[in-house]
Amino acid sequence: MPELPEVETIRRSLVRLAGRRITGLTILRTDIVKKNDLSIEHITGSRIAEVRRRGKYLVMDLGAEQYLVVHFGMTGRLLLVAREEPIALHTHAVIDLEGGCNLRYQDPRRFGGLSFVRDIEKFFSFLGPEPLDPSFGVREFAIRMQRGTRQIKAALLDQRVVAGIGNIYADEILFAAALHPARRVCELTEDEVVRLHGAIKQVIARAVEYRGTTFRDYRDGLNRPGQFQSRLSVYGRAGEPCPRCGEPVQRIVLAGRSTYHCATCQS
DNA sequence: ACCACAACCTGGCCGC
DNA sequence: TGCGGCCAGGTTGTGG
Repeated sequence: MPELPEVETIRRSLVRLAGRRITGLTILRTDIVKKNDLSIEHITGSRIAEVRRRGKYLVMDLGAEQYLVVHFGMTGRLLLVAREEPIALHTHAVIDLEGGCNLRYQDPRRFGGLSFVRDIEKFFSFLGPEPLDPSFGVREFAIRMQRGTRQIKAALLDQRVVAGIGNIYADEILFAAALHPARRVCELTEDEVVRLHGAIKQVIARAVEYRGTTFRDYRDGLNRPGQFQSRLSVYGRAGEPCPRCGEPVQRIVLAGRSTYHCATCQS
């Protein structure tokens, strides 16, 4: 579910938790714990020093080289609620916070989960650069992205190339760059790579401004939907007119995923 | 080493 | 109303 803009919006909705102490942790379903380098006793009593994000991962710095990392899969939510709130269906973890609030992880499909991590550098070592980081340069992007012969769509979804792009924004980025998603990475011209790099930064930044896309399940930490769904150019718009040329938007399947594009504008 | 594809889950929607 | 089929913001393992 959440891609970079959604996770960034969740992060912003939860920065207020910095400084708050964790007074309890209940795991209701153990299979959502992906990695566990820490003990529950260690986490209980620790203080949230900072709420960060890396790619599609939310990171709570608990101090003393301890981190709680959340990945939302397709349907994960992390909601800040009053302790008295009834436990919703598919709630798999409850974090008690000082002051009477709960942070609750719910995830019907259970593709996401929590990791309790010591070595955060190592944990994220596989990830590509942050697209919104000023150091995200076109040269390094070209080297990572143009390795191999696969289609551009598949390369954009590869978190080792750039961190945080998923199915919605891959399609939006390719539309913005006027590139056909089935093009092979090794055949792109220098000019096209520059265009793609620019489109990544522009589309992701704009989606963050609009607080992400709520297509069906996504909510931020305070249960608020995003606003970017109304600004999508092609994703989910099969048959509707292309905003640039008016020809109907096509849906095809690429890299095993629904892929929306304009066959006239994107080549 | 690379790449395509199935598998992991549950729920919602559509057509019969 | 009920059931089958298809679809879904992601990642990982398998086999070619």
